[in-house]
Amino acid sequence: MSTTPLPTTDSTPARPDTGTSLTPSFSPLYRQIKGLILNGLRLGEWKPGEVIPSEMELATRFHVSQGTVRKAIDELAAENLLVRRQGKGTFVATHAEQQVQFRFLKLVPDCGTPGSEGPAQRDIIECRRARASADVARALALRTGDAVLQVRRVLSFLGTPTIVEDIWLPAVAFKGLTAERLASYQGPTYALFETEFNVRMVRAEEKIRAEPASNGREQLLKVAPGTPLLSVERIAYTYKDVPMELRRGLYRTDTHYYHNALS
Amino acid sequence: MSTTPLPTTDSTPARPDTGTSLTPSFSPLYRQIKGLILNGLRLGEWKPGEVIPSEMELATRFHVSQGTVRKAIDELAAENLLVRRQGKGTFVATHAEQQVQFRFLKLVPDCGTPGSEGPAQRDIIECRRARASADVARALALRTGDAVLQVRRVLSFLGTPTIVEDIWLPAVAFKGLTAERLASYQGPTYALFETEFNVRMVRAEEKIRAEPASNGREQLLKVAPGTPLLSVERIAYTYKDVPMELRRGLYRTDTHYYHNALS
DNA sequence: CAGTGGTCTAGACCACACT
DNA sequence: GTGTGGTCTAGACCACTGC
Repeated sequence: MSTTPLPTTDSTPARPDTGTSLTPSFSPLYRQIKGLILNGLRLGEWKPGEVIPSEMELATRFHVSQGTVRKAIDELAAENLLVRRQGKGTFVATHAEQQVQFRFLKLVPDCGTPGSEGPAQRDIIECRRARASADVARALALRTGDAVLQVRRVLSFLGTPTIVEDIWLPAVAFKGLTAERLASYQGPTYALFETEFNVRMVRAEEKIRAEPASNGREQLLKVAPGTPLLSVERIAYTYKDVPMELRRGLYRTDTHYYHNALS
Repeated sequence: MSTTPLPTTDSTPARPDTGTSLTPSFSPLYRQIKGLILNGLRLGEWKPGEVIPSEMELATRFHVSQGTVRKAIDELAAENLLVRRQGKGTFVATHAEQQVQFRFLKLVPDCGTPGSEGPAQRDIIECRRARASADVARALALRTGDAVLQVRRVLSFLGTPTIVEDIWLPAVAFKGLTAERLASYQGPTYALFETEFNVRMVRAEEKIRAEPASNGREQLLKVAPGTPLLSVERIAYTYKDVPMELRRGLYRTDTHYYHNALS
């Protein structure tokens, strides 16, 4: 437990205004509490995998009832930022120690379940500093020419190269990332980002297309040129919707498929 | 308001057992209430677009507090089965009268927003009775050879044919569906299923691959043979996870992309 | 105005995990 | 046993809708 509470810690949240302002129109107490907890997460008061204070403790700290804290945590848990465990406490979500090894990878084998093929073999093709092109800069909310790290790697399942992807990261936030570091780390890349660079990916958006293999990708994936591949462009965001990664992947879909649940 | 309450209506839910049974281990009251409401939806006590009784009314009907009903409705709303509207009531979700025309269609134009291209032009290529093949039967939980309806259609945006899809439906549930009926109906196909056949699609799963245009699909989409296309196989479910539709679509992704949000 | 969902509280009790 | 989250209740009040 932190003995030096943050400035946000003991602030008494303002009671919701009576709706005289027009634009936000109304902001319930529990949303303000949610914001305060979010700040704690963003500022690293509690790190991925750690417990946050109990509901009662947060309630007295914020001068609200337990039920209000509960509703705030409910929303954060629904967004996968927190994980509740009955009898133990509420924990900051993490990409490590998750039952699902790749939370954001929706490619599953035709036969078997996600992960039934064992851990993917990852080969780092390259990892170098570069300057952001116009579209990379736009995706990462940088300016054209800003320093970025560019990684290319191949993922193989059961010995078959299945995914080749290029990853762009803002160099400022990922100083010291090397191919060796990437290759030697066991576990999800996003878990490495958490522990080594204090960057937690919270959500992502993907744009999916079909495109023919070309530009040397066909060799990396060992398919004929022109073979249709899934093109998956992903932008991953940290807290507060800050984009921190651009990823362009090409997936073979002859033995795997991209799975999506609609509701 | 129904003057003839269903059998489920006035049943007093059993208090949660103390966990002596092992497998379900525990079933909180609000989940039982959720089940009762779900039954009402499934049995058509309230139809898509209609209001359901107020929280207070349901609370007295089920002999629980308003808060318990509220939590049950919360979950149903989170699953998009119900829609809450402050000051008006809680409504059964519907595919018609939705701001989003195609809730399950994740294909969006490169330029503009979903729906910015106006309504899609739909051309029914064919609609005929057939016998379920082995894989169609498995997807629809039928037996091989059972009667199904098979529809093929093309969707065009701004005059460009973009999607060709084959749809399989259990013939028993969709008696009387014809190409004319499909062609003349304005609005989402799933809305037609609701009003005409009392089938409400609640969720769906998609398997996505990249594959080359062939088998005459290239002519329907006006692309060269071998052009990579997105292959989207969808199974749509009604209440209680009953599969009611198999859909195999091929999407052109030169001017559109499949959008997916991960969290 | 009355009726609806939405918020907030306070308190009781239960299920679960650790010790 | 103690502490955690999870459930259930009852009541007060607020915000929105429509009469």
